[in-house]
Amino acid sequence: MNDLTVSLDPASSVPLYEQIYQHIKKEIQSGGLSFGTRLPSTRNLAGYLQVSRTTADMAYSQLVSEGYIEAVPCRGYFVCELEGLYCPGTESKERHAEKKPEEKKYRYDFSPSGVDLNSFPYGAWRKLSKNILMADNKKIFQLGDPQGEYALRCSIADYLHQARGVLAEPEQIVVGAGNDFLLLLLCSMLGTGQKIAMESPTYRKAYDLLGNLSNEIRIVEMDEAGMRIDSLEASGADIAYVMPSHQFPLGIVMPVGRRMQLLEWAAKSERRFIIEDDYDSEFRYRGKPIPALQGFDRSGRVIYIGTFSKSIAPAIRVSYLVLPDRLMELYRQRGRLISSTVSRVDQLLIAGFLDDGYYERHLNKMRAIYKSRHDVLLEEMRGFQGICQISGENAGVHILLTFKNGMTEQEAIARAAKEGVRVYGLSRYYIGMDDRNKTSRQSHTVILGYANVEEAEIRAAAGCLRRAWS
Amino acid sequence: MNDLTVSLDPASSVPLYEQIYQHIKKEIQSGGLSFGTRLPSTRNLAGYLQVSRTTADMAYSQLVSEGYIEAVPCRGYFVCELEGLYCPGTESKERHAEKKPEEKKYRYDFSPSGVDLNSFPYGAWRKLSKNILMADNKKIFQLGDPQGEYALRCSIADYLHQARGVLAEPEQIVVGAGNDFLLLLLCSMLGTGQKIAMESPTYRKAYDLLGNLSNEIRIVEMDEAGMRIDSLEASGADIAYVMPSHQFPLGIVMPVGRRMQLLEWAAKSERRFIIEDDYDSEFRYRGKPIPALQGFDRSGRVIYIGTFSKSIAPAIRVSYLVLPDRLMELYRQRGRLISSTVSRVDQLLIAGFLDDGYYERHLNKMRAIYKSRHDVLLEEMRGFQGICQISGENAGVHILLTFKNGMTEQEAIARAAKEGVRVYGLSRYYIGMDDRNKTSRQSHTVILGYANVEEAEIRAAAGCLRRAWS
DNA sequence: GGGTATTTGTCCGTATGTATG
DNA sequence: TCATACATACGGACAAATACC
Repeated sequence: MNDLTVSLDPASSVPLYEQIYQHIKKEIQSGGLSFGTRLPSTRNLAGYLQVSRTTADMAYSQLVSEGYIEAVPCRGYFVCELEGLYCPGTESKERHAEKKPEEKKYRYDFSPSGVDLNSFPYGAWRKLSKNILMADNKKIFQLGDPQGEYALRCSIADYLHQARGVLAEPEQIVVGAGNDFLLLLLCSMLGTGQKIAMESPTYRKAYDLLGNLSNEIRIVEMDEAGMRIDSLEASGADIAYVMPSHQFPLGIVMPVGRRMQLLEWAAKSERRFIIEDDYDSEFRYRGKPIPALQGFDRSGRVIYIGTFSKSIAPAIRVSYLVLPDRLMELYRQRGRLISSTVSRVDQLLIAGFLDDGYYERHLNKMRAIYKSRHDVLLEEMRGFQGICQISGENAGVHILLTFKNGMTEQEAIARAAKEGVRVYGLSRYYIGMDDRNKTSRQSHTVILGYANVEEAEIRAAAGCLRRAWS
Repeated sequence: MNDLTVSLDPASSVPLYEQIYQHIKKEIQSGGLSFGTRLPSTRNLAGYLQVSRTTADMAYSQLVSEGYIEAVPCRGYFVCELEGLYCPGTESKERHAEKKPEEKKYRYDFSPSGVDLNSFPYGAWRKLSKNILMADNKKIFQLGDPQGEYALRCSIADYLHQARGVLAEPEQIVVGAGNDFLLLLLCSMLGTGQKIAMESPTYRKAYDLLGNLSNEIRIVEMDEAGMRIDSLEASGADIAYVMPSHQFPLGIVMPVGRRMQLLEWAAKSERRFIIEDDYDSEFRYRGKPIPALQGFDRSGRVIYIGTFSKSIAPAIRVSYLVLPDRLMELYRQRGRLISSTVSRVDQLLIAGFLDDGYYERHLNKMRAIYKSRHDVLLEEMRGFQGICQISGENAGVHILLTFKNGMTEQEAIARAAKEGVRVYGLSRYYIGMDDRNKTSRQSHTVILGYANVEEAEIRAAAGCLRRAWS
């Protein structure tokens, strides 16, 4: 495809198809597109420009009718000869001062927090939003339930039951604006000074958050099955923060045996609870999905926390807690003091998104996309097997590379950066100051998140990384 | 060919390709089509179903994109493994029983937290919402600034400067999902165990919230000018929670002299801060609006908190803090850990609402409406001057009636209820257990909020109240 | 066993119906 | 009513795999 980097302005008064038409006409007149050149198909152009095919059609038809291009059925559109065409001088219009896009230092960015938004069902989202704003106006602008819209809680309960094996009544579910807020809410319910066990490395934000809220964080050792129970027991903690489905950042999936031990630990004291952060559970590529810890819990010790930020879009600030019965009284006393932090419109929107099957489709679609990228990345990384080891590749949207040739994390990052590829170090996720933790893994491992890197980009980036690291 | 005896309905509103897609998906989920099975070619299927090949194509590509089947060029479509796919049960989803809306026992409800939504500019809101969802899709679904969209903070800064005399740079403003959340955030920033001075009566929710967050609440005496400085000084508190523009529920407007004393108090120690809840400041009916306390603050001790919940609609969960410089460092360390709790769509929506002048128009409209109701209510209440005294009538959207004839709050409420009118007692807003506070005012005063009662209703309700209380 | 006809996924331009303002 | 834009549906052209003579 040629230089069809049209910058369309949907808000402009000049129609979309006109903008496209003008741009291509100029390209042809200036010689950027020469005789015989095949233009992108209407489908391609529409997909690339994020407009309807008809819009691309209209632009092309206008060019056809003016003799700039020719339509060959089943083959494509081709640029005509300009002979005899009246081409008014392309007055050298001064380009407006180009908005400086923040300089992209990196060609490829393997951010572990990336999310692909190209496949987001914008149309469905708009439609749902519109429908909600059209009907029931009065109601949705009145204050809603602090716990969240009942309809949404029902939808979440159904989803969690079917997809995650979580047993939850809508009455146990608390909807809130993001995991961060829900953790804050939880802490304000449980009171300060809790002794919370966390793994290292772990989800840094949760650590900073929980730690800042006057809790005592006890770092617990982990092995290949996740948090070690003996170390947990020894830590004296009452609350264990874990990610059994897919530990971040190591990607460990806690096996069933360890899960049972963890639940046994919790059942030993009235004060003990498990915070199950079901981060990234939606995406796994091997074997059957393991139901959430919460589904095995018989003694009401698991506080389940899930979010739509990763599975729908980061800006969707909707997360949910599933509280065990024994915490519901506490929630009613303290938690309900805080009015719902999610607008009713958004809540009903997501309820509709779930109920109408859009979420199912979107999840499966994203899983397919991420799996392709996952497979491509693993295939490309196979070339590195001599110098590094791959781990965390069974689930989630990132993998870990641990260098066996002594290359440090910083060096790997720096060398990749020189080739235009951004990778991330593992060490930033280690918590606590314990120097014994400075293992080789910590200082020789990088993270590659592939959620927002397309397959072709992955292949290209892999080439860069080969140059960088060999 | 398997059991693909689809019965297509060309007249249905659901598209042909969708019908085919749904049917095959169910067939795969139920096991009727198992892993590896080859599906009929698009031509065969199209011929069999008497539809175009493109239609069959579209059905198949959707199944491919969601990972149900795989396309092998020149060979056919094959069913994939279902592992990891989210397949909601095909069984008819048991709808959770909808919660019964509580029956309306009252003909007229003078709720102090009422808001009139009849004049809400639904059209403008929809239009803004649509425009935001149309343009810039990719951007607004990415994670935004934890502090809030810069555009919105600018809009708020402008508004606060012009309307409230608040001096704030956008950098000092923190946007969050409701006052409750912002108070929670503030507490988590300041740390637990703060000694906070509050008035009695006060905004109950703030008391419960601050009290539950392991703070020590010191109850401070008040006079007709609001919080008494000597009592505040004696309380030993470091933080004073006040509502200078319009104290809830008493409706006291703090005069300038007292404001200065309050600021002087705060300036005496590095640890002291004032939380200025500018609740209801938008609505006042007599005299010039007094600028916010924050505008007089020269020593950076005022934490200003405002909201759109009251002035736009209760379900609009958007509030904002204006932090003094000395707290910004603390915010950057701790507060920014929590991602924005308001969706970017909503933030940009409100920014547009402010920038395009809708907010100004809406405020003026509502002020006019509320003032009419206020005047009507006062006029009607003149008939009660023998038995009760009116107060708090200079601002806000409620007034207080204190009975001089010995009638207790409970009795007044009960007698009004018998006539179908709901009024509210003042005593619920008194905090602390101090029996000396059980003054006559406390136990003989009712609140009448008129925001959500139309003029005609006010007149009618006044008649009922006359019958009830005479 | 090698050439040819057929089948297949894929891509193409096109036409029509339908919301929206 | 008209312009714009999108969703749906149609049938032909092509290259590669496959089946058949």
